[in-house]
Parts: sequence; C-alpha cells; structure tokens
Amino acid sequence: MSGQDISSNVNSRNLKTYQEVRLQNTENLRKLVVDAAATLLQDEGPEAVTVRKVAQKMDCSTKIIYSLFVNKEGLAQQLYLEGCKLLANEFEETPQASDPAQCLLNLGETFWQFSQRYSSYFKLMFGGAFADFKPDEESLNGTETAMLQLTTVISNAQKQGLIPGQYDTVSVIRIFWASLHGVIHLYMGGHLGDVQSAHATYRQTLSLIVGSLLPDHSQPCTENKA
Amino acid sequence: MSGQDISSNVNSRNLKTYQEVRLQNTENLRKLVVDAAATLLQDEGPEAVTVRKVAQKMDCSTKIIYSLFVNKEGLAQQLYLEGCKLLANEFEETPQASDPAQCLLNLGETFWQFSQRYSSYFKLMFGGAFADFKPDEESLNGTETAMLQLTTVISNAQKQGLIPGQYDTVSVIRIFWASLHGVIHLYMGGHLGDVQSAHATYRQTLSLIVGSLLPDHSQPCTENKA
DNA sequence: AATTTATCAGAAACACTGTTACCAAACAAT
DNA sequence: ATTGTTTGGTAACAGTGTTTCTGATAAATT
Repeated sequence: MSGQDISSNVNSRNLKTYQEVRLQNTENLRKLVVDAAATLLQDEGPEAVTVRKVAQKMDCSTKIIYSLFVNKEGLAQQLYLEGCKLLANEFEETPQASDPAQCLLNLGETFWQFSQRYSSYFKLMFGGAFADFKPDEESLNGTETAMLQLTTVISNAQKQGLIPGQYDTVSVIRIFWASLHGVIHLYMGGHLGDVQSAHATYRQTLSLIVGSLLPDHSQPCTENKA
Repeated sequence: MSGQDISSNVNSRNLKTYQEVRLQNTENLRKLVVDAAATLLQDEGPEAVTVRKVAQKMDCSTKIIYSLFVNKEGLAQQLYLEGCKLLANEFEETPQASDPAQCLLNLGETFWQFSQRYSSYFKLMFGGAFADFKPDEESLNGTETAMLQLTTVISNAQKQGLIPGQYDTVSVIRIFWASLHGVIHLYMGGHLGDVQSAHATYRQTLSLIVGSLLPDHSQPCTENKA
C-alpha cells in the first residue's frame, strides 16, 4: 500500500505523498504529519501514537518529526489544537435555545458526546494520555476558543442577572467544565461502571450544576445565605 | 546504603533484607515489595515506579516482581489498595459535624488535602498515571471502603429526608466524587492555573454541590420541578 | 543419607519506547 | 565546477515491560 512510483508522475495529483510535499514548504509537511498522527490517534488510540509509527505511516524517518516538532510533545500539542477544533465544531452544531439553562444542558450533552465520539482526542487533551504533557499557552487559548459558546451563554446569563453574583464568568465555566469532566474521566478510568450508568450520572451532575448555577427565578424564593 | 553483610548476622535484626525474608512465606515478601514501590511512588512520583527500579531498591531481580504480581499492573493494584488505606485514614480523621452538609464540606476538603498531600497516590489511583490500569473488583471494593464515611453521611442524610428523593445513595456519592475529582484532575493536568486558583474553584464546586444535594430546609421554599 | 526432582531467582535478551549522533546525499551559492 | 550548508536516513543509546534460559537451591523420594 506504500510503494508509490515517485519518479513517474509527480504532478498528476497534487500534494499527496511525502516525497512530493517535501519539495513544498515545511508548513504543508507539518499538516501532513499531524494528519497522519491524527488518523493513528483515532484509529488505534493514544498509546498507538508513537513517533516511529507516525514516521512509518509517512514512509519516512523519525528525524523529520523531530525536525518539525522538536519532540513528541510538540506533535501532541498540534493534536491538542486539532482536538480543540473538533470540540469547537461540536459546540457550534449544538442546537441553541432561548433559555440559558437549556443552552447549558445542550452544551453539556454535546461535551459528553464529544468525549464518546472522539474519546482518543479527549484522552489526549484532558485525560493525561501522554504522561508529561501540559498544555502550553497556545493550547490553553485553543481550549478557550473551543469553549467560546459556553462563555457566551454564561456571560449573557450573567448580564440578565440569572447567575448568583458570587460567581464570575471564569468561575462558572470552571465549575461547569470540571464537574462534567470529572464524570467522564472517572468513567474512562473504570470507576463508574458501564456507559449507561456513567451517562446517567453525567446527566444528573449536569442538571444539578445547571440548576444551581441558574437557580429558578419563577418563584420569589429569597436566596438565603445563613 | 544497600551493602548489607548478609552472611554474618542473620538473626540479629528480624526481617529486613530481601534474602532474609525470602526464607519466610511469600506474603511478607509481597509486603516488602509493595513498601519499596510505595516509597518510590511517594519520593519520585508515579513515572519513577518502574519494575527495574523497584527490583533495584529490593536488591533483587525483576523476576521476583513478576513471580509475585504477574505483571506491573498487579503491583499497581496493590499500590492502589495502599492508597485506599491512606485515603480512608484521612477520611476517618476528618472532624465530624452534626450538620450533614458541614460533614460533606469537611469530607470534600479532606479529599482535596489528600490529593495534594498524596498526589502520586492520587494520580496512580484516579489520574490514570499508568496508561492501561483499570481497577479490578478488589480495587473497587477498596475505594468503597475508603469512602465509607461519605456513604454513612449521605445515607443518614437521606434517612432524615434531607436529600431530594430523585437521588439514591450511589448517585449522590458519584456526583459528589466526580465533580470534585474533575477539579483536581483538571488542575493536575495544568488546565486550572495555580494552586490557589484551583483550590478556589474546588471550594466553589464543593459548596455548590453540597448546597444542591442538601438544599436548605430552613425556609418553606417549595421544591418546584417545572 | 544420598540422589533425584522440582522449584526458584538471576542474567541476559526481546520488543518496544523517545531521542540523538553520525554520515552521506542533495541542494544552494559562490 | 567547487565549495558550503542544509537535510534526512541509519544506527545507536538509554530506558521501559516482559520472557527465556540456565544454574543454583530447596524439596522429595528412594
């Protein structure tokens, strides 16, 4: 499957094999490597993403990966950003509701779906699949933009005075994110039984958090803090 | 520090070196290995717990570890149980309050302290430090007994009718545990900034969860579910 | 008690991993 | 055309989990 005839038709197709792209700038090459790593990640899981396997899939030496990404962590960072895009897409496709609470419930469910559909990406990004991988500033920015929908909804809800004043936007995002993350990660670690059971816990946690962050304002129940 | 004179005085001290214990039953030997691995875990972190390093600390071959624990995962399981004991101790030493809500707040804070004090254990048990380590039945039982205090408090609160009827005991435990776990794990993954910031988020999440799980009954505010 | 048998542990090797040093080939520039 | 420089492939290093082989030691049997 990897024995291409390089010498014959270079220009018949545009930019496919490694040898062809090598003649182009390194940026395309980087994308090609990230793509190879990404398919490896999704097809065989995070532990299958090894420098040698990526190089093998690219039909080249491991040296190229190190020339382009310094080390494995550099490649992992690119995959992280790739995952951020996927997560952002999922969030953007989430149906919006007029009710902020319903919005958060929808986004929360989307986050669960993402963790299941792209579990390898989730493990790479948030699960600590690569032992010593801490997101750098660019990665953190990527996370922020991926969760832009979340920020918007929460920020709007705050402007409407729907969220108790003790919480600022960042706090709400963190509480929301961390709580849901905890259920997913604990499930993936084998601590919450089967999928159905874990998803049930997830939904309960989601509704609980949303219910607390956006308390019901339909009744004049005074918020007591004694 | 590891050059003992074996041939001379075997009975002067009781059960210290590997050679001495080898003559005893294998159970003591297992404990000795687990202890060596445990100190390695606490002193140098989870990634330092390697079969070779443990064997080196025991001054023996790696074969013994495999004879006693089948594979590395088997040793990890024992460390997991060890961590459960530590967690159980921390929970037992937690000051008890008459108010169930305060009890949960205390236990929650203890869980945070545990994750900070025994971070290596935490990563091993819940953080997925060893890539393909899923807790077996014994480990899950260990977790349950470690969280016995939690179960007791929640169960009692339920008997007093302080917890909304939609939640059974296991659900409450899971929601509580997962939410707090999420904050800790996200922090350890470098997603929540520095310790102070993370601890603040932790406390907010904790009080939010407890407040929702044990809604204030001091005022006759009807629980509306529309 | 002597000899056979079975068990056990240590050294070394295997198959991996991330990473680097070396070196030849291809490209660029004078 | 001859330098100089970049570049990428091979092979190696250091480390991992795990297994195989072999010698020594303990146990069992005559």
